[in-house]
Amino acid sequence: MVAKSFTRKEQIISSAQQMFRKKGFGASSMRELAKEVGVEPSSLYSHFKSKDEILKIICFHIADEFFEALDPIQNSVSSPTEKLKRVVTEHTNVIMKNLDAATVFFLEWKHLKEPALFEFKAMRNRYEDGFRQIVQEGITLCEFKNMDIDFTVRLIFSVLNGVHEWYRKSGTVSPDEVGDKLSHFILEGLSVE
Amino acid sequence: MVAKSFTRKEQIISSAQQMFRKKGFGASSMRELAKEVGVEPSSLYSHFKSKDEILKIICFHIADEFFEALDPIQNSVSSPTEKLKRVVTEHTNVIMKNLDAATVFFLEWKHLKEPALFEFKAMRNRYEDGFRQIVQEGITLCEFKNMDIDFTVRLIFSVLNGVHEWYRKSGTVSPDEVGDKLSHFILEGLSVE
DNA sequence: CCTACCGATCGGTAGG
DNA sequence: CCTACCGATCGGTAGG
Repeated sequence: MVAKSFTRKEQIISSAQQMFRKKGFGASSMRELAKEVGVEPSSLYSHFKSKDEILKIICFHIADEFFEALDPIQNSVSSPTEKLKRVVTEHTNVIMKNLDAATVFFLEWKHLKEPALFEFKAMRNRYEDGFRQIVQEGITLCEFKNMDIDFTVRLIFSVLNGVHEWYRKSGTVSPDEVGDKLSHFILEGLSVE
Repeated sequence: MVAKSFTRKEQIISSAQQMFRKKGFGASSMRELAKEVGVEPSSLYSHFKSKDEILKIICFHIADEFFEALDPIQNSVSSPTEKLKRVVTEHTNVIMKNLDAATVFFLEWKHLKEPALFEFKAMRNRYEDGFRQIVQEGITLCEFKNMDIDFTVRLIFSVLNGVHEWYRKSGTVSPDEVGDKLSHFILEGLSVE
């Protein structure tokens, strides 16, 4: 087994993900980030133009991962129920595999500066559209209850995106189980029968 | 109808709630807050000892509201299903009636300084215990599926606490409807049958 | 990747 | 509630 070697740039991003998650973007400083990495503060600027650029890279990397998970499912021929199960599992896997970055994605995106902020919102909207399509299809085929689609998708995302708040890698539940349980809750709820 | 008059202290807290929500605690400055209120920055310190104290007041005020909603339900004699419906409605009402403050509560509590931070976590845990009791009771009485209690409560809170992210006072859904729909989703899920 | 440094802004205090 | 001000820290740049 060959040990993976990290470039300095990757080291900085990795440390930034941890720090932005733990302290928030606004309360994180380039000086402290530099100390964490083991270089002088000004050296960070030979890898990144600004603090904002680091946030941008983190957020858009996670966005890419979400789309890579969604795309093949959208283009598949399964039933809406099957599609939903798969996309729930894949989406939560992205979160669980990138806990630091995903948490930054969910909590710190609003600090993105303006060209990036607009682009971010547009991407997020496109992603949510994928979920809306699946829900719409499920309603049309009478697999899902006839609820308001926007509302339904918001509830689904509440459940999915809450994962970053409670999931710990050391926990007793395996990542595979988490996806199954979330799907089951979303589809069947809490009540018996 | 008599117009409600606000003390300066209340004005400051109200502005702080909006600002902390919009920009985050770390990116909000006392200078900007003072400008918003219409006083000199140093004048804020005759009402509050520190920026941290303002955050503390906001977070613990909302915590009080949540407990005031939970207590009478916990001590009532309804079925677990009824209790859950009521607590879901009350909890989401607290969020919807205090959108700015509730958002700060959910997103910025981690910036509380240490004696307050510890106290905050303890309160939150007590509150979650109330939910755990209801779920436990529901499982015992065979009204709820026999799922892991901690996991179930986390999913419930994911749905409830997601409300602050999408609810807008200008929306088409009335606050009363929101509670009903959330309860229904939590209890019955998305699937038909 | 470092040394040296910039102007701006921060939370907060003294004293009235 | 204001004037005046503190030391600390911020993101970032010049130049090598």
